Amino acid sequence: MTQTHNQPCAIAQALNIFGDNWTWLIIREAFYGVSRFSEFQRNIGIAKNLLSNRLSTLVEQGIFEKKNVGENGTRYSYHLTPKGAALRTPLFAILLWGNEYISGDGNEAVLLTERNTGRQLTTMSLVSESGEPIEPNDVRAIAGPGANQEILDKFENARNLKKQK
Amino acid sequence: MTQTHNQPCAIAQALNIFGDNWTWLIIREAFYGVSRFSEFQRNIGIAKNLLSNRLSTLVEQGIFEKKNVGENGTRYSYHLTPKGAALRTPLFAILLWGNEYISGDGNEAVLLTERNTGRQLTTMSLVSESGEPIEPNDVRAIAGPGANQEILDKFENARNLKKQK
DNA sequence: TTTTTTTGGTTTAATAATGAAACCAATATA
DNA sequence: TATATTGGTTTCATTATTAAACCAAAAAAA
Repeated sequence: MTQTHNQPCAIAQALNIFGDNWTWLIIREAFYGVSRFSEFQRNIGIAKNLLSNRLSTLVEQGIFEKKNVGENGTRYSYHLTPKGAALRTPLFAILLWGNEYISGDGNEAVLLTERNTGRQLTTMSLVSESGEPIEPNDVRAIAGPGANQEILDKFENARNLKKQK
Repeated sequence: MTQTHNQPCAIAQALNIFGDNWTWLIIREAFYGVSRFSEFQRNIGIAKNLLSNRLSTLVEQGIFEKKNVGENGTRYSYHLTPKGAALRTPLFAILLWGNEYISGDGNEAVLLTERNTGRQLTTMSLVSESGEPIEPNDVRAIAGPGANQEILDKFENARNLKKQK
């Protein structure tokens, strides 16, 4: 990666990990059950040195766990940690968006379904503590405890803009 | 972008648009109400030539709409289209993941809250047609109508692996 | 047991992308 | 009328990516 973001915003931080052309595909393959270097490489067509780099940083970041398999040799497996498995949500969100706005209805390469009923799942939503879906319009982003001055200003500013309207 | 993915999977397709260090930050700023070139540039610290490139492709992709503002001059605004606004879901999913696994509880720079109650929102979920949240374990990815042989094989293979267990 | 193949990389060299700075024309603002 | 701002483009040095060659250890095949 060519420049690292040092904003405290979690999006910027996440981009330091995922802000490239390959990492999400590696994660995707992991969800499909891929765990070996050569399998990742074949399935996504990434150059070996890049895959090597990416996997190292993903291991560093605690997203993959690297294990020795096969006695005490040079064979390894890469598995998602809980932190990595939690990427299921953003990954699915991207998939659903792409299905709707890029592939289009009837052209989706991969669908999400409910296991029991087999029904297709097409929407994702924030849910309240009591388990109710929240409409996008009912969601507000606010500065959190880790905000810096820039973020505080930004939300202050956003509030003022709304007031004026 | 250095290589475009030509897999039919929506994740790969989406990476052709978002698979870089900056694009999600541009989208983020748009959600915060930013619409002008110079504002994007200041807020995220991106080089002007890169911002120019990125905005062009986002306009091409139908994610931003570019409008003339200020009589008939060289002043423009960039606003999210419905396709762009729908990126709210993946963006929030990434934010929540980052808040939980990078920032950590009590260090979040930006929080999502329910507008009426002010309560913090920390989880996102697939919802069924009837509006009920679906547990991750109850979700299954399957090949869709737009799948190619590679994807068909992959899911066939995943099914066989499960059978063996 | 020997040979061949697979695995999981590293190294190298060419090409492409990025980043920072300089530049610029049209328009707003003072 | 003079100055500043906007929304870029151009240039050039630095960094990242790609493809290919190479390699040692281990596994599989002969």
